[in-house]
Amino acid sequence: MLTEALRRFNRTYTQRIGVLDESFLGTGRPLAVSRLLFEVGSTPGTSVRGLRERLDLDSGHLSRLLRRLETEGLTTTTPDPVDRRRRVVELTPAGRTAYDDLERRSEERAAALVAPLTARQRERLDEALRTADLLVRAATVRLSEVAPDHPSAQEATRRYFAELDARFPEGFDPGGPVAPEPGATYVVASSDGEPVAYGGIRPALDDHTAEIKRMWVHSAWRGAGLGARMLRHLETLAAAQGRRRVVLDTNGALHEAIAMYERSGYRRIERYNDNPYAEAFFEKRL
Amino acid sequence: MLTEALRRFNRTYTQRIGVLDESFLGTGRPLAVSRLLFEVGSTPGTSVRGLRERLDLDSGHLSRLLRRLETEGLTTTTPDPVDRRRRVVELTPAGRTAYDDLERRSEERAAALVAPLTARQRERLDEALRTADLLVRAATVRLSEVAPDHPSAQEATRRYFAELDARFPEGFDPGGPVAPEPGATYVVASSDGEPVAYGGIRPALDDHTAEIKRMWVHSAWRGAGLGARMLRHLETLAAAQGRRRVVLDTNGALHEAIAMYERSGYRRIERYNDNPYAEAFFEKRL
DNA sequence: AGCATCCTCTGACTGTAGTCAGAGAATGCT
DNA sequence: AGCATTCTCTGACTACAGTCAGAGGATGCT
Repeated sequence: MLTEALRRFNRTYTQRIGVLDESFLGTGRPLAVSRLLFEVGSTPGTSVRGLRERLDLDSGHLSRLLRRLETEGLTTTTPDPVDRRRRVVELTPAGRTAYDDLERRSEERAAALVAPLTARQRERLDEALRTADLLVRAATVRLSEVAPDHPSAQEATRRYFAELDARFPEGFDPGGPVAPEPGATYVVASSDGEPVAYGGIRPALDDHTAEIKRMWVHSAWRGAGLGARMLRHLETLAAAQGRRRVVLDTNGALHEAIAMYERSGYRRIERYNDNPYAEAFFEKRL
Repeated sequence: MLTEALRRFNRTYTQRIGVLDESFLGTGRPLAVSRLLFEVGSTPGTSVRGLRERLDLDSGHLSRLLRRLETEGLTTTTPDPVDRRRRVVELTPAGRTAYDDLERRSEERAAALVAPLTARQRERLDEALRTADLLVRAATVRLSEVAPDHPSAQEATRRYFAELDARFPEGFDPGGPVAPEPGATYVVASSDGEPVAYGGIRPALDDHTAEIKRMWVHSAWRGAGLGARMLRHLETLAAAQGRRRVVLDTNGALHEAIAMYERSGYRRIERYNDNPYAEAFFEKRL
């Protein structure tokens, strides 16, 4: 039973590995302050707001923690020239030293933990942790509808076009700014604020058909089932809009995508548009 | 790099799974109190001392947490009839209900976390977590020298003899209480207070030789490299005592043990004692 | 029987984490 | 230009976690 394995591991974790956080102790700083220092050090040029979101802290609490780092001479906080309400946090040289110290402690702690294992065991552990990491991250991805001009959507679209350009033998040119599509709905899957998958539907052909557009999965996240999940999500949305059929087009170079459509119950159909990049056409009845 | 995978997972964990602990929140009780309730519920008849060790709490702190559970009517604390300095903590019926509630919350949380995964992905995650769990537990096993009459040593010896009796075609009879062995050193590997591997060395044959005795690994822990690790540890101890050679005898039925000795650089030698159960004899130069 | 030790508990603290309300500056919108 | 909104910060708290010293009963050892 998976939940049992998860809960058992949770226990092992808090007793054994969780102690990794303890590497942040013994620095004379409270845990929260160390965590903040670590976060500032690993995301240079971050704003107070960004920190608040990533660490999920109360604004007053965070402000005080920042003041503490500042009086220790580890960080500087200056107004963001772009939007002077925001303030940007940076490490001072002393802060960099303190950050490196945290890095070192964390690394040493991790190394000490696995030191008793043989080379073979380390490989197995490495493999197991990477798998668990990917799957847990994939499970906790959040799907949300976004406007096409939302920063995440823009970023995802940019990456999608770049991928097409790299993979099509003839390259890909979106041909100028993307025209607004009335009635279209776009969905972005994000993890830690980063877009990791994207896709949308728009009305097409007739009143009971929707077309799936711009299906994209971040290259580091392939094999985690995100594509299929996004597809299911879009189908549900289309059904909720009263569509009884979805169609899509794609390029022959995108083998995994085509395989995924087939696994997900899509059937090949005849060309239904004049998209010069499209070579394969699919439909699915909902 | 394993430490990288470990540290990355650590991050994912604290942000995602770590939230399992949050299932203990929303009960109107502080986290520490819930954790204590959970511990009391999962180890019936435990003493205050046992709780203190397992949860690694200050005695004053723990005492106050226990008082809190008691005034809530969830536990009773009564003197241990065997040793009236100790006190034994038990759940009341109301406490059992509260414990079941924690169990349910924890289970629901775990189920919700993995809900977005497909069956195939769940299997992979299950497998990965079990592997990681075994290896992390194996890595954090603690080796310590013990007197042969130490409870852990007794328990390990009992299990060792039981195993021999089960595996030898002719059975095994230790022949009365074990005689004290002058100069012998025994080591127990324990995890969560349970013995998981055992072994010892004693002077033998001549001044520069030690004999390895009673090598045992808990059946649930085989394949985690504990035997080889115990062996290395014993060899180091022998070398520190000025021995230049270790010898050991074993029975032909113990295939994995024999394979391990060979992998660890042991060579077969002639019979060097009259142990009726021994069929194979090994030595290793240190 | 006497003394060291063990076990649990209370008292008296300190520091950390986190919440909530609201002030004041900067910005966006119409 | 005016007004709502955003962002960060301070003040004022509350609860929680954890430490240390020491009291007092129970036990083990010789």
